[in-house]
Order: sequence, then C-alpha cells, then structure tokens
Amino acid sequence: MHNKLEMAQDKFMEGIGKLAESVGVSRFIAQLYAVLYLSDRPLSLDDLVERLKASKGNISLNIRELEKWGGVKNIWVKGSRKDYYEADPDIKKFVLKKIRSGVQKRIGQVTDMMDEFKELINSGNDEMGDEDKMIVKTYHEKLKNIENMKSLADKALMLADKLL
Amino acid sequence: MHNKLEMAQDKFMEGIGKLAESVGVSRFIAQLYAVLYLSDRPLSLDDLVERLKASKGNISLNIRELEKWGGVKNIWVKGSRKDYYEADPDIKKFVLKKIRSGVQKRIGQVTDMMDEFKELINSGNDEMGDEDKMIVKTYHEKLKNIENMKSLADKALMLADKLL
DNA sequence: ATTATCGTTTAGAACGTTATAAACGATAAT
DNA sequence: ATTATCGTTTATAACGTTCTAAACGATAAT
Repeated sequence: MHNKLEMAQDKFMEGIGKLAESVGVSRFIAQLYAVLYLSDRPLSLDDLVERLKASKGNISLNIRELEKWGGVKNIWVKGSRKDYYEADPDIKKFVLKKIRSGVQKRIGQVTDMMDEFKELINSGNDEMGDEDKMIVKTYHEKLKNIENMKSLADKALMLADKLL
Repeated sequence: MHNKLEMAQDKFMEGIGKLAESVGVSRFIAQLYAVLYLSDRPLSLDDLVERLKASKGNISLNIRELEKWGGVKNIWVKGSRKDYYEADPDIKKFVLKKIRSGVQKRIGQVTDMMDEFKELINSGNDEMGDEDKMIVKTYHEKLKNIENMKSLADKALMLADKLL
C-alpha cells in the first residue's frame, strides 16, 4: 500500500522527526508518537513494525520510553492478546511537560556545577598569590551572570506554566 | 600547572559542556566559550590547545563556528602574528540569540512540513474512498493542534525578546 | 630567497549511539 | 503437555559524528 495518505503520513513523520532531533529529542520516539497521533485507532507492536519498518525490539524499547514520558498509553483491546498503544491527543500538554522537565533538570545541573565551582575557588585562599586572588574576584562577578540566567530560566518556566 | 583555579575552571567547563550537550549544542564549542569566558585575557589558538588538550585543527574549526554565532570575537594583539579570541561577556544575550534563531528555524521547518502535508492530503480527493475521506477530515483537525502549538511558540519568542 | 610560524583543510581513526536479529521467557491456545 | 504467539532482552553490527594527525598554503621573519 502506497497511497497518498501514507505518503502524507510519511511526510509528517519526517518533519516531526527532524524537529525532535534538532531539539535533542530522540527522532525515533518522536516518529513513534507521530504515527500513533495520526492513527484513528490504537496500534499494536506489529502494526508499528509494519508502519515504521523497524525491528520489534527497537520499537518495544522506545515505546516504553515514550510511555514513561506520558505521550502514549497502553490500551486493552477485547479479544486480542496484543498490546495496543494510543497517543495522548493533547500534544501541547505532552510536549510542554517534556520541555518543562528538561529545563528543570538543567537548572539543577547548573546549580550543582556552580556550587562545586564556588567551593573550589573559595577553598584554597591561603596558598594563593595576589594575582590568583584577583582572578577569583572576577570569577565571582561572572558567576553572578550565570545566576541571572538561571533566574531568567526560572521565570520562563513560570510563564510556560501559565500557558499550559 | 594544576592548581585549585584550574580545577575550578575544569569543573566549570564540564558543567557547561554537559548543559550544552543536553540542549543539542556542541559540547566542545560550549567549552571553548567557557574557557574564553573565564579568561581574563584574550587567548590564542595555542593557548586553547594547551588548555583544552585538543588538536589545533579541531579548535580552529570550532572556534570559527563559535565566531559565527557571535559568541566570540577576534582580537588583534600588538606585536603578535597570532589570532586571539575573546568571549562576548554578555552570556545572556549570546545564549538567547542562539536559542531564538534555533526556535525560529524550527518554526519554519514545521510550517514547511505542514504545507506539504496539506498538499498531499488534499491533492488526491478524487481517487479516495469514503473511509479515506473521513481520515482526511480528522487530519485537518489534528493540524489545527499543530497550528496552535506554532502560534504558542511564536508568542514565547516575543516574550523572550522582551526579556532580552 | 629561505626558513619559521601561523591557521586551515582533509583523510582516516576513534567513539558513542542506536538499530538489528536472534534467543529468551511468559502466557495463551490447542 | 505441546505448540504458537507475544513482548523483552542482549550481543553484535551499522551508523553518523567528532577528533586527530599530517599535509598544506599563506604570511612574516631572517
């Protein structure tokens, strides 16, 4: 089967895949979501194998990841032993949630890094020469800039919450 | 030289590198920026080779990329044939600019994809069965969702501009 | 004019990531 | 009880990306 609709779907998947990749999200998982999102019925693992032309193992692995993200849920279909999956139709919610958790994690990482950094530049004050002490001074100023960015990200996060 | 300050710098670079990687930006370029950002003087290619323990070629390549982004600029130092580089001290501006152009590019990509998608699902109406026509109908609704997200991204972009 | 010092380019190596295929365990059908 | 149908796991293969080392061209010094 290679009709217009399937071509359209493929185009959609291609676009979503590229988009996802460019923002650091797995291309494959995004495409998995795309197929399910466009489908008018829940799809089984085998359906997805057929549609994405990928191995069963690969799909099994990635769809469970997608499930963790809350982008898809398992559906029970009467009279079938197979697992069926259905996309969460609210893309906006799902995507923003993903972005949100990503940003939050990163803010945490930066915080940790800065703490370690401060620790290091403050710990060895005794054995430092005057020149080094000057440098430390400039470091503290530079850290302020990072702090500013961090709080900017925090604000952005709050704004995003309102949009959601 | 392996004093406390250098350890602190390394910690900083490590953090910045990880952060960059997680948002789809080259780890190495980010670290390049970090070194220059922390430095109290412009650094030459050889300085960077020494500091980052990377090959000259690699640094040459990536620093020009960083230059394109506007994160760093070439400095002329009296009496030296070398190229020296200095980080743009306004991290916020530099980072937001990068994010901004990224988001904008992606919005464009999504727009293109949607156009092609629409084109395809509208073109073959004649040879379609009733069932396919129904599916096309649901596709149009789903596209609306994407449109919504796109305009959301646009709004976010405008907000970001105000923060800048 | 010759040599030394730069930055750039490029072919190939190293690396991490992701996909595959095959084996496996579990459950349901016969 | 045996066989068939699933989804999962894992060792290996394929892939793209990034790094290096070496060759190179250009410019400045001698």
